Amino acid sequence: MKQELTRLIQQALDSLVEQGQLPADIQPQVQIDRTRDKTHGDLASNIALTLAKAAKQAPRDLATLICAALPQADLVVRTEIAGPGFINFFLSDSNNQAVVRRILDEREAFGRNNSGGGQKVQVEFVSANPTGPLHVGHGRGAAVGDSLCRLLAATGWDVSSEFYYNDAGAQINNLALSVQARCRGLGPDDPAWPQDGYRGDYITELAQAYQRGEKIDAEDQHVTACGDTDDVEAIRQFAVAYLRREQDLDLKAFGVHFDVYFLESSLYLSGAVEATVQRLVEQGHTYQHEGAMWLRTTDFGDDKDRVMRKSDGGYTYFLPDVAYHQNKWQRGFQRVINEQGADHHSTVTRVRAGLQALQQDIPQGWPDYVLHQMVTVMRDGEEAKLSKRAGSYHTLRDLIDEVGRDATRYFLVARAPSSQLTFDIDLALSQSNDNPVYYIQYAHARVCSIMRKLGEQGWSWEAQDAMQHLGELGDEHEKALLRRLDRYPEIVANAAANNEPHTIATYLRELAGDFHTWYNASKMLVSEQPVRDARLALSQAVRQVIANGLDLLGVSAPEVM
RNA sequence: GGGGGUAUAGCUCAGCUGGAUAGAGCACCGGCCUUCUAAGCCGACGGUCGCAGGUUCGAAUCCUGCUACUCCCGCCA
Repeated sequence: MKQELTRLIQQALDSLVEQGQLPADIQPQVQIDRTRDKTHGDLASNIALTLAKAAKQAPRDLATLICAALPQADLVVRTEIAGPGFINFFLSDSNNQAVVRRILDEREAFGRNNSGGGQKVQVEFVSANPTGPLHVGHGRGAAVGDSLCRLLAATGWDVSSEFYYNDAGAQINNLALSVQARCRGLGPDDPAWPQDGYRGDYITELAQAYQRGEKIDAEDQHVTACGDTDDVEAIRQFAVAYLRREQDLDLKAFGVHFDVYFLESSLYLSGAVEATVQRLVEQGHTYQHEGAMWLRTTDFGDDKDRVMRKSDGGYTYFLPDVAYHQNKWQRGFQRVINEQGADHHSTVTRVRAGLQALQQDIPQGWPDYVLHQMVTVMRDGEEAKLSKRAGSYHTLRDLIDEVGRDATRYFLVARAPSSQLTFDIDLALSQSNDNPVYYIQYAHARVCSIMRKLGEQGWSWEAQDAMQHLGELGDEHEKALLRRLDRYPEIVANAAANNEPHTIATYLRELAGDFHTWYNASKMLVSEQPVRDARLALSQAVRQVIANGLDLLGVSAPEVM
């Protein structure tokens, strides 16, 4: 549509140049935008404004000239010059109604595109270490990351979701010691309790399971406890598997799936870390200082150099991070998106710098990062921080159990990741128009309800027949809905291109609003069949788009509420 | 001190990559269920887009400088 109009304007400009009404050396950038206000028509161009100076004419005069020179076209009913010199295009009703046919035709595919062209993309998210249950912050990562995967898949990318974790570092050792202490009947307040041990009640449950000799099957870990309290290594393996399984259950309850679980320890086992060190040394960006080996990350935009090998011979976490991302690159992911909490933002520059130092033609801005800000959980107007089980923070499971999967996912994905999020439990629980999740789902259920009612009335509806009567759609509410539906594919494309799943949530809220308004203003099940057919077609189109959009957010679209 | 993020209605937030009169929801006030689901609708109220400059036909949006809040700044991950 925009292309068509662009072509028309281009032709008009060409003919004006030919007639000498415009200088031959102008370089027009024809831009067509959707209008924000329907009184401005359907589409608008600012071409006269941008060209006014070069053409040495007042914008409105120039707009008049361009309009007069526009070739005839069926889809344009009329044009109008407005404001400082915009050209507004009013498209034909039949053109605007065509979106309904397209939606009912394409169904689940409506809004999808193939801009990814089957290229590989990896989305890494959550990546929680197995030291405890997932908390609300991980939940935000899961909601945003999973929705991103769905968006990318919907736009033609070959998506792989990945969960990276450390199963062998100091934190894990700490975890094993905490479990061992519990096995020995110690509590966090005992003098013999490990320094910085994990204090949550789940450690006790873990210790009991270990002593019972429980068998654990996590997505990527399978361990049977030997029950030996002295065997710290056995405890470590068991604890990792146990907590991974816990997290799996959290993720499953949340409807989030991962294709790959990647262990930090595997980078050591495979020699990847050592190889990365070698490469960095060979490329000459390292130096020794005070017994440690440093990488000159300041050569690549960091504000200070970083230690990569400690004076005790061990590596800092920075190095496996670089090795890990080098591994991603070697796996052929030219696009990688890392979804993380913003408290890790300092690793962004560091990892990119490390990758540049490898000098392996990895693009400078690679990989992409989506960083989400903190989540605060509110209840009764107060911050709800404590979870007894986890010992400190609010767990994702608590939230899902309390407000349900759909509401949890919606609220965690509905805001721009860059803005801090206040999760209002009371709002998420409310079964009223306060609650946007139900507001959107209700619109979907309403359409389903109408269709059920149709049968009860002894009527039927066939898409094919209904398509003949789309001309019946024409009141203001219906036009607003048609406009809104028409935008959906663009919304999806932009959300995927910019890593912004929250825009889908915003859109659905607006679409549902348009629908509810229309529903209250007009009756769908009227006796006059052509009108009824047309309205049901529009309703079905709305239902389809809501279902498609909710799916991108991982939220269900119930038929009955 | 250095860096990231944020600042829009009383509250929670959008704002389609620079467009026309800045939008929703909540809260508050007033209306709408003998008719397809009232988890809904309609109306009213509510703004110096943090402050000051700059860029241009045009700025909430881009640039610079301030201010406030927040996160990070370890040979921890």
